Amino acid sequence: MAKSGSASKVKASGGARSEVTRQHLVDAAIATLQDRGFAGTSARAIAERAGSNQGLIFYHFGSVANLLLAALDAVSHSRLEQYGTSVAGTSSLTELVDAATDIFQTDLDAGYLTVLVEMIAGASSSPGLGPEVAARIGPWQEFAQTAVESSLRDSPLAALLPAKDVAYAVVALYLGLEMLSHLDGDRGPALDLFAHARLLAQLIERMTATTTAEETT
Amino acid sequence: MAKSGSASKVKASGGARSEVTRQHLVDAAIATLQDRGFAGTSARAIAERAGSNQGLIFYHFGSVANLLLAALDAVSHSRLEQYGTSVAGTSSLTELVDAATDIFQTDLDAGYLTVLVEMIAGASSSPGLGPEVAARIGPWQEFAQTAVESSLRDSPLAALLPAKDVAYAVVALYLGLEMLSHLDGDRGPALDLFAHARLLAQLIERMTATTTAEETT
DNA sequence: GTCTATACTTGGATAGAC
DNA sequence: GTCTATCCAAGTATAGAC
Repeated sequence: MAKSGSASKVKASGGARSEVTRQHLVDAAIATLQDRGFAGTSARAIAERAGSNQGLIFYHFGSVANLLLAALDAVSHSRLEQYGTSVAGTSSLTELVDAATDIFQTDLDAGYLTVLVEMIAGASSSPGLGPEVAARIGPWQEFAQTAVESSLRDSPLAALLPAKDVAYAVVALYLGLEMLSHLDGDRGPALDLFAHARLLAQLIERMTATTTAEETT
Repeated sequence: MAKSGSASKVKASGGARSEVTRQHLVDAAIATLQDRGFAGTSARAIAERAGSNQGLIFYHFGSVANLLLAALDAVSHSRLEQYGTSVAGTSSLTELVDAATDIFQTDLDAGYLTVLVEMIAGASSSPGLGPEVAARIGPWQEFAQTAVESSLRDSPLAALLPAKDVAYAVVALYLGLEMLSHLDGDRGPALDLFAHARLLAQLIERMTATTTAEETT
């Protein structure tokens, strides 16, 4: 349905030029959420960073809220994709914790989690934003659940701790650690925690091995 | 009793009338943070709820940010006091989890944690707000650390998990659970988690008892 | 179709009324 | 000392220019 040469993309505003502008605005929205927070991410603040006129936000996205959701989409997709490849290479609980540590460090340093936290906390400020944000956080919980399931599959803990509940806690912890680390400007305590989680993972694996050995005896 | 002579009090403490107005504004700020979020908590929104003129906020508190900090102070003090009495009555890990469950449920239903989350997330929007908020979250971590220490004192887990790190995680988890529950409008998953934590606490206590018995044999 | 200039609303803060 | 009327900056959104 490409009309003329310039209109090959799917969006209502379909030109290549439009796509570039949209991308600039999304990038600027992410950056602004990261260092000004939700309340500081106004159309003017975003546009200034993008080097665009603020009116473009309403032309391309209809509202600031829609642009912010597009920004959340971009971060969410890009991170979940990365998570998938990182976790695919793990086969034990300890390796999963190692992968999670790397992921968390990157998320923290690059401010990806900040975008999530600001959007979740900011959702209550804007009518109708809540469900939209929730729909974009859902995949994070699904991903966490899958990762937890495959790592606890052979563990006796699986009976005691449903993967869904553990995944919910993992995502909550992730968000909470971002909040505290960001607030203090110190990622040290959070990383210490991952180090301890690794030790705990090793302990659990040893216990599991022992249990299995006893059962097969 | 409207005015006893010409009021002789200074601005900050003021007369009884001033104190009433301040309290109304603090209460309204808390309520507004809870259902409009940080970004929606403007001087006008607060004043409307308090039944006051918005200029009063600047007269009594100097700025909206200062009023919000006073609101955070009020919530923080009142909750930590409650936590203290609740946890004082516990002597085992299981009882601690029970107390935490009650506390969490109240926090969630009454929106106390919402105030914390909104202030933490909103802190990045306002220059200089971060350290002020951090100073008011610190006591929460100290409280959590004390509670964790007294409950893990006799446990072999204490060597593996420093109370400070566990407390950091507990506070982070608390905040994260509030965010997710609030976003979904469903506290069910979070409460399920507490139920599982209780089972885990019982398991740990049984393991600890066994270990102790073996050691004394 | 894409973008800019402009309209109108809301927000923070204060000068001045009581 | 306490509160209100008013000011101006910043916000969203659109009408109209290119």
